[in-house]
Amino acid sequence: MSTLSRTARTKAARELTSIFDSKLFKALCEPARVEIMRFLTVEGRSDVRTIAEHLPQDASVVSRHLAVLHGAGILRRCKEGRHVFFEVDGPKVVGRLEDIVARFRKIVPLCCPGNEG
Amino acid sequence: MSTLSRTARTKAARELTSIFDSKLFKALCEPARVEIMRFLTVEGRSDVRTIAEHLPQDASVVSRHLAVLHGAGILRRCKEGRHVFFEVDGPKVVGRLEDIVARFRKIVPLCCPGNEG
DNA sequence: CCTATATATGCAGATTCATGCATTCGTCAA
DNA sequence: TTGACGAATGCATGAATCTGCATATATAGG
Repeated sequence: MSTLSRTARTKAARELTSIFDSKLFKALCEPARVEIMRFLTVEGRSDVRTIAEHLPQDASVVSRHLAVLHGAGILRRCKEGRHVFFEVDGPKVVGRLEDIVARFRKIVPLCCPGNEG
Repeated sequence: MSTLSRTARTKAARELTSIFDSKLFKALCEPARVEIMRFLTVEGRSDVRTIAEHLPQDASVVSRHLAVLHGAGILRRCKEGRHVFFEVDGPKVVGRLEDIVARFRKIVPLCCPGNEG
């Protein structure tokens, strides 16, 4: 391991931290939130109350989870009168995931030499 | 929303749950574990003690985190005598992430029609 | 204005899980 | 076999957060 490649690896490691310390992953690793995404996938655009009626959690809890998912850029939010509608922002999530894969792929040759194939 | 496309969405939703309820995401959303990955990226293949010496946590804690990362298929594990060495299984992680993106991409047209562009 | 409904927020209890210490297990060297 | 070292596990503590209830905020309708 030369000094030069070590510098490259250190840079790659910072990149890795920024990839995985994102709000995206934190939002997706909670089962209750994935359940909300599942519901929105089946039923499409829905308001808070409708979502909560089909899940075991209280509406206030669902409201918080929706805020987390929206804050992570996973859901679109649209307020109409008293109702707030949410829907999965599929293209955005795909884009974020593609970016993560692309960045991580660049790190592989550095983090695990002789482990590429 | 026809009955037919609803069936497709329900199937897609199950797929979505299996994608995001994986051990992979749970393993990656803990900062201490990402730190371990960062260390392994910089230093390469290392044993438990060496990793723990460079992190704030106790060796026992690091050992547990390594077990979680290994259980999630992120790290390779290799026992040599009294030492247990770990390294990032980069290609495997890339493959898993690519699979996630590919499967999620198929769901997008179903979960958010009119939201593709 | 007042009331009802939809959502968000303050708060406290419950749960999950990371953490450290002590101990145990496994392996190497005398 | 004994002693030493590396790693893993049992256990208790603490921090983070999920959860539900009560309340507050916002908006529509009378």
